[in-house]
Amino acid sequence: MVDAVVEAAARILETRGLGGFNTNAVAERAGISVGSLYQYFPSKEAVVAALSVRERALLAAEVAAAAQSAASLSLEDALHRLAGAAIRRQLARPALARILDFEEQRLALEESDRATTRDIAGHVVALLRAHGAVLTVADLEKAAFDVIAIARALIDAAAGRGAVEPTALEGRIVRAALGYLTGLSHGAC
Amino acid sequence: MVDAVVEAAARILETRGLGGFNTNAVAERAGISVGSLYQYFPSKEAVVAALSVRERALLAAEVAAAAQSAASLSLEDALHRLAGAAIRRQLARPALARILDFEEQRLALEESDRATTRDIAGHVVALLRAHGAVLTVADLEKAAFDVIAIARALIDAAAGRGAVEPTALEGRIVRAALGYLTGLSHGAC
DNA sequence: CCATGATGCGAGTAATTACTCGTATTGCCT
DNA sequence: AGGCAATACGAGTAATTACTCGCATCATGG
Repeated sequence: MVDAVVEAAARILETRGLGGFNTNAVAERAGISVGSLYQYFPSKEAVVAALSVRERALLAAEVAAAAQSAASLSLEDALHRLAGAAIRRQLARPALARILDFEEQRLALEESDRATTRDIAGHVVALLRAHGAVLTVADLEKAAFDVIAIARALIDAAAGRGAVEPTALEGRIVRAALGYLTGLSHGAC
Repeated sequence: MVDAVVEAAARILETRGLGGFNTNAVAERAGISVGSLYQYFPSKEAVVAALSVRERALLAAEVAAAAQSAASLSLEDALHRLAGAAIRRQLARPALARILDFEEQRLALEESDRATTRDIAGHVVALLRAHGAVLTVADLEKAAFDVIAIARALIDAAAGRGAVEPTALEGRIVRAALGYLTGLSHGAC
């Protein structure tokens, strides 16, 4: 029931956007009444928050698996795995990902959600620490968040252009991330 | 009068966000009546669109100046100029920039606005063409949009973290952009 | 000082919508 | 079957808000 509402919310956000998102529409889409919806969620915001948690958890799982499989790889190969995970997730429902990225900042995030965010960043930080020798950045946490932001931006841009070739997109993300992480501020190669 | 409304809209968006943005609040903030507002703008959306045009034109001007001054520089130095321009603009009103980035996609953009967007990208494309020899990317237009997306993402991320050191941020953007533009897909340096 | 057109005003209207609550239905235990 | 608690229902309510329109005010020319 909760799941049905959350999925209905996702569909409404995808098709009608933030402006067309309302609880009546969500309840109808979920095949239940508004009254029932409010038995499971205290407010409209809570529905969006639950959806945010769900999507973030899916990303965290995919990233965790990628990090696991990338433990003994080079930095570049490891970044490829992570980029692939992010692409699979964000490209599965690009419109939804974009809206949630925008809203998440404003939502009163529960601790559980914030912990998931830390989880995702934590995997990236661990990977960076493992390859610390080749990095030209000092603050690994900041670098992790920035790399995630770069990946999101490039996936968004690709999705906005239409048809996406995931392998090429993966390469673009890795190149940008490697430049960020290992590039020299001033000087040739 | 038009300018007062547009600036009031900017302030409301910054302080109350998309959800708290309504024409009554904008009119009050602008020091005029709702009726007067609707003499100058046909709809609420038109106010946001006008604001979007204004902000985009400011960015275009700054980018044009930067591109001008970077005409004879190396790719890296030219990217520094462009990044600096983007940072000055987007960091001046980060919350506003973020909201407009999100809304612009959805807005029925007038031709004038779309032309400005093409202008900005055009400057980047021209710069890339001038340094085509060192690039490892083929599609310059796509690359330009992607580099812009990277810059936006890193500026947003920095703004979200709080206090920003513009010079360091500029360096991060340039490193990521250079990696994207000149990095090799597989292989060391 | 008046006439007239343009500009400004803001209470009002109709539509939307988050959320409630009294009633109906269901499922379970004896 | 009967009683009862839990769940589901959806019409209704109060608040918000995009936009209108009849009136007031102002500016200009004679």
